[in-house]
Amino acid sequence: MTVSKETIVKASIRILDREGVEGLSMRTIAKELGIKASSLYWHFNGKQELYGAISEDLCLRLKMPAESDSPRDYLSEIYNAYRAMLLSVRDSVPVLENSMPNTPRRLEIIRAISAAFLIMGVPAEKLMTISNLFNNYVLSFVADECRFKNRTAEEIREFEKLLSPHDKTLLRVPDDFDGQFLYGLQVMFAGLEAVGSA
Amino acid sequence: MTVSKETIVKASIRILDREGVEGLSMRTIAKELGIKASSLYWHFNGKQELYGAISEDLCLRLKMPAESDSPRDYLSEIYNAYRAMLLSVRDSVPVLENSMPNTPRRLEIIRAISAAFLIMGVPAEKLMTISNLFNNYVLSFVADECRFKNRTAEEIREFEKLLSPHDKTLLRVPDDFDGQFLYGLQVMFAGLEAVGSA
DNA sequence: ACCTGAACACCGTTCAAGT
DNA sequence: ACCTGAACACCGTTCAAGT
Repeated sequence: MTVSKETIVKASIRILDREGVEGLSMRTIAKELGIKASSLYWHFNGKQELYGAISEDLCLRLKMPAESDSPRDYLSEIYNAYRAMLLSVRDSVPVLENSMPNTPRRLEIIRAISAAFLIMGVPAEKLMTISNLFNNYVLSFVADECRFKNRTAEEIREFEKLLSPHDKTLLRVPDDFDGQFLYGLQVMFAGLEAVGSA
Repeated sequence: MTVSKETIVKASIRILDREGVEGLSMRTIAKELGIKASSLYWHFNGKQELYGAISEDLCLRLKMPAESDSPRDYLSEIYNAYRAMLLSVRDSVPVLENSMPNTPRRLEIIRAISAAFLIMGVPAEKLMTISNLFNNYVLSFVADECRFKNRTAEEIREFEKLLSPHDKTLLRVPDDFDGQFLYGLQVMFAGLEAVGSA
């Protein structure tokens, strides 16, 4: 049996889940497939292109919500599905961040989001800024969420040593990530409405 | 003459400005200083710690604004100074992103920002989420800004080939980054006020 | 069409040894 | 106190050669 773009991407995602992005190298991917690293270059032009294919595969798992009367509800559902997808594969965030959204599914998602923001009244010249704002929010939130969840007890102690008692009440990390995520979205949507109607 | 943490950090920033983060390795830093890579480990425990020191140095350049009656104005000034600082050194964003904010200046900035958000009425349990939201906004905005500014003509053509005419009007990249940056801040502040007073 | 072998030019890090 | 030499265990990528 011979490998394909498909099997390479699936093998990459298995490694990602098992060892994280640090463990994802052309050599480990090849080993997972029983071939040599140099063979991968027949299928992909480089690591960047492979990252693009992995990202596309991840985005295909993102269940797009049914159309809705309310663009805000529609967008909320997309971003919740987006976060769920990111949380479902270890270190998906750095992979997404290091690839270009130039594949069909990713363009489809961008189009759907853009259309919804336009309906919400976001002016065309602000569209890019707003969709980047929301997109970066989701990516950064999940990145932070994973960082916090994976802190070792050692790291926590190390960090808390630097904080005054007053700091600690200030910098408390909330544990209801779902609620915090929704709150951030709410703030941004409310801001959009407030500024749009000004 | 012998090197010090100080001179190592300065040399690193020179390399960053000249070659970007891709060109910043323990070996290139050592070469810049006329020593060997292994010597750097006497001064820093590893690359992560060096990144922390570079980030601290960058944050020391950030001119903190004078106290203000309006926490919103105060925060706006901080975030504008933050962006200006990030733009002043090539690839500062990935360095900041890959280091922990556990140094004096960075903690000072976090405290000042937290205090201002509290005065604005952000509830304590949302503080972390909100300050992360704003912090990630600035980092991501500047990262995107630099990506756009450094696109080669080749890359632009390559990407535009994939877009329909309709897409192009949608995904137009605005060129007034200052205005777009302010707009995003405005949206988030407005959202904070709207949600806070709800 | 698909894969290998061998090489190139790099990485971060460790550690005994030097001065 | 500060630095070197040499090694270890890796990277991404290229390309002539194999089947």
